[in-house]
Amino acid sequence: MKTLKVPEATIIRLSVYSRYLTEVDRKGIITISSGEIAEGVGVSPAQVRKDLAYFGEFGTRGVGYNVKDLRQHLLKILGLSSDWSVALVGLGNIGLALSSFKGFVERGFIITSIFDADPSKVGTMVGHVEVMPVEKLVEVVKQNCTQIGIVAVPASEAQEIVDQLVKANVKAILNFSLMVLNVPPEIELRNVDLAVNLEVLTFNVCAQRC
Amino acid sequence: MKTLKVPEATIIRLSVYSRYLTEVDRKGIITISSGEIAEGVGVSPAQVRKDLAYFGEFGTRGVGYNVKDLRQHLLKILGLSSDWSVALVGLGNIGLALSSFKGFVERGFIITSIFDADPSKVGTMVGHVEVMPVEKLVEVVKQNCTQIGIVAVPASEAQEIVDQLVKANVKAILNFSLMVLNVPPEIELRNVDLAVNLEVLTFNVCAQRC
DNA sequence: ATGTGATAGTGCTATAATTAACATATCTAT
DNA sequence: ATAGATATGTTAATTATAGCACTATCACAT
Repeated sequence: MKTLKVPEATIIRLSVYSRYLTEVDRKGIITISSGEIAEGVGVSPAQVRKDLAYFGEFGTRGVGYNVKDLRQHLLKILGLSSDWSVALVGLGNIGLALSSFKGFVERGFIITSIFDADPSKVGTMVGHVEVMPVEKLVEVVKQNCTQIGIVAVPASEAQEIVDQLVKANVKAILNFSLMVLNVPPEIELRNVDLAVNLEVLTFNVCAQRC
Repeated sequence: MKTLKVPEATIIRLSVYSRYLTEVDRKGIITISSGEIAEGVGVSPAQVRKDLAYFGEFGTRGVGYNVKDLRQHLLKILGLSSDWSVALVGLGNIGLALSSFKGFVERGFIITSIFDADPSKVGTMVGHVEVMPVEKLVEVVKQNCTQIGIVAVPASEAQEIVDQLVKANVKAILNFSLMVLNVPPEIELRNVDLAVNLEVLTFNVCAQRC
């Protein structure tokens, strides 16, 4: 790959741009400028152009960007040109919410298997997917060639589950448990920490006053 | 406050440190070094010390940090020395998951009111809280002196809800909707974008191969 | 054709954040 | 007491990120 290193912040913004463009495209708008994108998503125009520049030239000077084109390019860059098979582990509150989260399907993330340790949940249907026991995780995930695992189990079980996912050859893991996890370096891992988000807020609220 | 500007990344890490210390404290460990904290949460020891240095001197040279002490300090810094009243708006999948999320209560975030537009949900109980119609939002949130609002409604309604929350004098808003929201500058706003997290993963997975 | 306005692309500058290195302080053992 | 080991706090250096200003290019009107 020619792009030596792209900041993660850029990737996050590209994702936001692409979703914004989906919205703009739906309105039938053909062309858009970096300034308009910037306005729409709350960043600076220079930032938009800089982010895009990591990956090539997508616009025409004096004009702007073709909405459909740029959107397609961004989706391609983000690896969203085809669907992804996702395995969801843990059907507690968070897991259940994620299982029916529209935002995933819209972007091509298809939950193809769901696992839970609780025998009373095993066998029930969530959408079109039957909940399976965690013992079957490695087998099923391998069989489906699932590349992404979502971990939404209690902290105490998280590492165990992650090890299983790695054994099942997933490439990436999204972790909702409040646990620091160890994975081989070639596996992509991201942690989503809901409480931390609130705590950044409380810190800032306090900082304003103090 | 003497600390001119603290990076947000530092705040996030402080939050992680503090939770790790809670865990360590539970094991009865009295003293801990920056290296051990670093090891435990996956950052560098220098980073830990630098982060703490923004707020003062909490350790003793040659020894390390007192676990209980440091934990208390961090909680204080993060504004968690007392509970926060939180209003949850939107009781869809995400809202429901958040309503029973243990991670919030553990850190002192108490959901004191829940609102939804769906009449069939209004009046039902979620834990000890009765779901109320959004029309009552401003009144109830004001009355409770609630300072934090969590928005988990569809994108189309998000701005409307945020405006209501602002009118009800909340200080901070955590937004789960996929919408760019406008708030007055004095209101703290954070967006949690679940799909983006997956997309950072897919980008990285693709980047490895390409 | 040609000039004018608009906007993408890009190199440079400034700012921020992380890493590394070092000096300082504490405890322990002799 | 004092030396040595250890780990903090802090300063310096490196790296990364964002912002700005300039240049090149295109479309359109004259």
